[in-house]
Amino acid sequence: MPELPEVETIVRDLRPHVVGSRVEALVHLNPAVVRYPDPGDVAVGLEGRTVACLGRRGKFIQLWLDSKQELVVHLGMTGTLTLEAAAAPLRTHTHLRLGLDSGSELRYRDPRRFGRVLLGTESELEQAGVMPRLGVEPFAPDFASGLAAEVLRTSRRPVKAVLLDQSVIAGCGNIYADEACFLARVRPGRRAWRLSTSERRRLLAALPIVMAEAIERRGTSFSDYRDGFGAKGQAFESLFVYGRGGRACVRCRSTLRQVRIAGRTTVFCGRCQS
DNA sequence: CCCCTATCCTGAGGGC
DNA sequence: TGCCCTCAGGATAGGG
Repeated sequence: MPELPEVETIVRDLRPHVVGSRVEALVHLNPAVVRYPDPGDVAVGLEGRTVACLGRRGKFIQLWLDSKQELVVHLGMTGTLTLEAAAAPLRTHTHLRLGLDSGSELRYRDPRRFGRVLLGTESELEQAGVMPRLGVEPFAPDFASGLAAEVLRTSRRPVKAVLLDQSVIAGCGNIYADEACFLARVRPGRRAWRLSTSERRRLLAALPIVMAEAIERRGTSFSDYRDGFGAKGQAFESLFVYGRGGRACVRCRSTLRQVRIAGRTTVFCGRCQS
C-alpha cells in the first residue's frame, strides 16, 4: 500500500513531466471517487488550468493549479497515479484521466476504491472537513523533537497505534511502522509512554531511515503499488519484517512473530525487539 | 481518552 | 478448471 515513500516516489517521478503542463481536458471521471466538490464541478476547475507545482503531505498527493486550487489525490490501498501516453490501453478501474497539452495523460486508478480525489483551495478543503489534520512529517528537521516525541512520551496506546496515527505522524503506514520498530529494537505492542528515552529516540530516528531507504529503492510493491510510470518498486526485498511472519529474523535467525495490534497485521522479532 | 469492530471494495490465494 | 470462502487494509464512524 502506498505510504510516504511510495507517494514521494510518485511525486518525484511525475513532477518534471507535469509541472508547467496545461490540463486540456478531463477525459474521464468516475464521480464515485470525488469527495469534494460535486463531481460535476471538477471538470470546470481543471480544464484549461496549468499545473503550478506538485507536492506531498503525508500520503496525500497535491497537484497545485495556477488557480490556487489543488487537486488532492489519496491512493488508499490500491491506488496508482501514472503518466501514460494518451493512446495507451486503458486498464480497468481507471477513475480519472487528465489529458495534458504534452500529449500524455495523468491516470488515476484504484481497484478497491479506498482512495479519493478532492479539488479546492486549501482553506476550502479544510472548511469542508474533507482534509484531515495531519501530524509531523518524518523528514521534517524537528521530527524527533516535536509532536511525535511528545505523544510517544505520554500516550498509553501501543507504539504501533501511535505510529499509524496520521494526526501524529503524517505518512506512516503498516509497513514502515513495523520496519521502524524492528530497526529500533522496540516491540510494537509496548505502551508508548513506557518506552525509555533511549528507546523513544531510537524509534524516532529509525522511521526516517527506513523510509529514506525505501525511497532509494523506489517503494515497496508487494501488490498494487506502482511508481509514476507504472513500474514496480524494489523495496520489498529489503524489508526486515513486513510480510515475513514465520520466517527467520535477518538479525538473529529466530522465527518472526505475527500478531494483530491496533487492528493491523504486525510482524516483529520476539528476541531482538524488547 | 482509547479500544474494538464494521464499513467501504476487489483480487489473490487456499481448499476441495 | 472453477467455485466458494477468507483475507488483506487506510480511513472513518459508531459502540463500549
